Amino acid sequence: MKLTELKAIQLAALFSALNDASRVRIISLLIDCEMSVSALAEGLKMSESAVSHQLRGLRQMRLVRARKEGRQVFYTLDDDHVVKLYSMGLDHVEHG
Amino acid sequence: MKLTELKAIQLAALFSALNDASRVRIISLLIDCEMSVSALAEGLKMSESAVSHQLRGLRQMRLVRARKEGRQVFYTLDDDHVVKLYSMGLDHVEHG
DNA sequence: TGAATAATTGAGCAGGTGTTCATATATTAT
DNA sequence: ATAATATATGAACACCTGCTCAATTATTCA
Repeated sequence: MKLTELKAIQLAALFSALNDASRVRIISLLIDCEMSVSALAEGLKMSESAVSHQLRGLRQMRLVRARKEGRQVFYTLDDDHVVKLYSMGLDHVEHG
Repeated sequence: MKLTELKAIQLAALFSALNDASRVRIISLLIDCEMSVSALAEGLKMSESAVSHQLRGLRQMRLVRARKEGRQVFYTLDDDHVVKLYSMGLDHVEHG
């Protein structure tokens, strides 16, 4: 299966969305429900700044969508395709 | 879906296997057929050293298997699960 | 044996990534 | 207005990655 360099880069970028444990955990929490930055930070035991930085990246990749309500910002998954990748990957890790 | 830190790390590691354009292209070639290091290097227009370094990583992740024949080493995919991830990702990149 | 070929390996380096820390912005409450 | 809260942002830093280059190993051929 020959692959153009462009598609290889796009494919690599897609998988890069899930190649960090912090991002994987963020995605895993957002699968269940919408969450604010501070709720994510608490659930993941990460600083709000670190979470915010990661969310920024996920936002730029269009994997996550932000909804502002008062001074909180709630995040949800924007791309269900990534959830499928996540599930397939988890399945592989769990029953190998 | 709560995720332990260990599983998050394992999941991230799995996706890290495909988060680089060179590796994606290596996988894409190996989907079709077994290939030697030099054939891969030529097909990808990469140095044999660079290809070999990447293959080492893929080997350590058990995604690729080596078979020695004379002074050549032929590589094949060892893990069909990764092919599924690859295909699903490619599908996403190609049609929406 | 020595030369040539195929692949591997280690060092070194440039570029990228994820965190912390400090600061800035936006919104709400007093 | 000021203070407090929620998030975002930029700089700095440590760590990781993927490449090149040089050297090494293993195999074949003359």
